[in-house]
Amino acid sequence: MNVTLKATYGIMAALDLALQNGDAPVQAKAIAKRQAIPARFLEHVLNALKKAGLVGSQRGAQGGYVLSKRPSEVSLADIVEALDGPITTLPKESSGTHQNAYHRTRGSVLASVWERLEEAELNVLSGVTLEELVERQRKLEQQHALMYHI
Amino acid sequence: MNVTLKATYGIMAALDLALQNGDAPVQAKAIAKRQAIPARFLEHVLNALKKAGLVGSQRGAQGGYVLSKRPSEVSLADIVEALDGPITTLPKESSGTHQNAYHRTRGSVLASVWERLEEAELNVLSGVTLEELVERQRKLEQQHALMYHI
DNA sequence: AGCAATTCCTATAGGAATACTAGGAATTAA
DNA sequence: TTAATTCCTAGTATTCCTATAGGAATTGCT
Repeated sequence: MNVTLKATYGIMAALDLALQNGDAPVQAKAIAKRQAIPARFLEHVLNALKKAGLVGSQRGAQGGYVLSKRPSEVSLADIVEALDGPITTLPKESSGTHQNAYHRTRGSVLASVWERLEEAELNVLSGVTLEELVERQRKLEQQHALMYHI
Repeated sequence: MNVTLKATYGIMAALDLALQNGDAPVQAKAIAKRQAIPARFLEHVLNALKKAGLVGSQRGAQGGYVLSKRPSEVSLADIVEALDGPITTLPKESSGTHQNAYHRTRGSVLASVWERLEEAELNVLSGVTLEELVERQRKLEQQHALMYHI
């Protein structure tokens, strides 16, 4: 399972929301500008995050998005799965001629290797929460501020 | 980094070579038949494995391929890297409008996450050798034989 | 010498996934 | 009522993946 750019946008957007630690909703356009994400594309990303229950939304003027959980309760695995599909389960069978590595090797000696791969990936991704990213980001910004101060 | 079907073919082909534990070269067509891999596609795969130095080849009649290392010295990471490209290094920059997750997040708080992801994946893949797959495969075949015997 | 088998090289095609854009409908605060 | 905003549906361009094709180069065998 690859982490797509789309999922990365999702992480960046969620991180942005967490950084605004907000009561007031944040507009997609504002996130797009701050994070340098194509605005129209980000709408889809945020919509998917909403459908996954990770963010809430408010329509209309002064609307926007808010995190629907605390940053400590949202892992990168949650976001990636919401946007790229499940990491753990085997991909659905392809009906056409195309097959994927998992389908081809079901029940063979390779199956357990794929399982371990998925598990390892999931381990990393579920071990990082938005809260941790927020902390690291804040530290980074402090360092920047210091550098410019000196 | 995804493990493609191509790389899976490569693993299966290498495993096939290891199982023939051979002095005599094995023809691509024979491997293709045994492993149910499109023959013409397998040629490319084997050629790539050769260029990576994992297999040797003999042209002409009675030609074919042989493993150029002992099965214990070939890890799945070697094969996957030969066919899908490097796992550890960052993907090359895209010249067009498209960017990938790695390029986008270089130097950000996410960079270390991608690094850990790659490391985890590499850990699994480099921890499995062809020799181990051979052993497991042989055990599997023994069990099958037993089942049919009873 | 000639034949058949085989790898090797280059080109290409089709389909799926990915990244992105567009238009407008629905909603809502001011 | 209006302006801003999310939401829904479509469509497009590009790249990647899988696979196929034709033929050149090589080599054992008779």
